[in-house]
Amino acid sequence: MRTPPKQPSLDGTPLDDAGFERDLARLAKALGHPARVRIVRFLLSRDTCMCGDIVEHLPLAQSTVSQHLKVLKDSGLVQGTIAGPRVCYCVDREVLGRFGDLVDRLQPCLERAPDCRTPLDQEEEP
Amino acid sequence: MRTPPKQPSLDGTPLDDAGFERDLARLAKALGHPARVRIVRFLLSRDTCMCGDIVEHLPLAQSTVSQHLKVLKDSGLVQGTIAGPRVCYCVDREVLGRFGDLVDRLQPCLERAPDCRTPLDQEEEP
DNA sequence: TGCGCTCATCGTAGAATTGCGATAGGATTC
DNA sequence: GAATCCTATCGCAATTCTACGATGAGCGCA
Repeated sequence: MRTPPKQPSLDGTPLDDAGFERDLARLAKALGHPARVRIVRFLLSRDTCMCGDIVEHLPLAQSTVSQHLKVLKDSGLVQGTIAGPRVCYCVDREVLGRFGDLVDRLQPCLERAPDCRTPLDQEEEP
Repeated sequence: MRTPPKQPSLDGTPLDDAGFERDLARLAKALGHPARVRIVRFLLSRDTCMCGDIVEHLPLAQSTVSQHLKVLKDSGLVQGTIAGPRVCYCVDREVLGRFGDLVDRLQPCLERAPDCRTPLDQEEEP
């Protein structure tokens, strides 16, 4: 239960419903491919995280891995810093944690908590 | 019916890891569209969950909503039961909980716990 | 300077996704 | 049976995704 009442969205603005859905969908989409989940797990399991290591670890071409890394970078889940001739990739643990929070904010509905009555209802019952 | 993709790639890893990555990616992909996040939230916020309500709630055509529901059904996140002339949709809370667990199993790495040393390392350090 | 290494990007092809209208199927009601 | 309502599916077009090889850009080193 690490869900505070108010949680800023990825860009810092308050989390309205549209923002919630957009952010959750964006991060979920970034993780919506087994290769990208594998990359994230691989990065989390190591401290050294050079692109070459990932390419060796996956049965994919270097260009394909680079493209998956670009998707992860665009989503904010992964950051890449230039280190000489190489690029050191790391998971942005804050963004990953925020993703967990977004999923958790879906979860309270598992208990049918009254919290689940979002403003969506207003649009249905004006 | 379409043939199941059954990705041949990402082999050479223990079945646990491959299953983890496949399941997490599949569920994340299902939630990787704002409309589907919206549908899931809407279903969780109401006890009555007929398809028509969802169509009215979303700015999308009925056929498009039905297609999104099919994606959610295929992922297991949503179940649909025929109720007379209508179909009552509900979120499978167990599957949603499992999704949260899968994300949480990614999270311990936030603390750099030794748990994060998965068998991935063995392939890199023989 | 020139070479080699590392990674990003381009171009391309095939597959998948997204959205819609039109239509078919199934159940209820008259 | 006929009419009606609700939902799934089909067909289509536009877009995006995925994967690859080839090429280019940037850095370090001889």
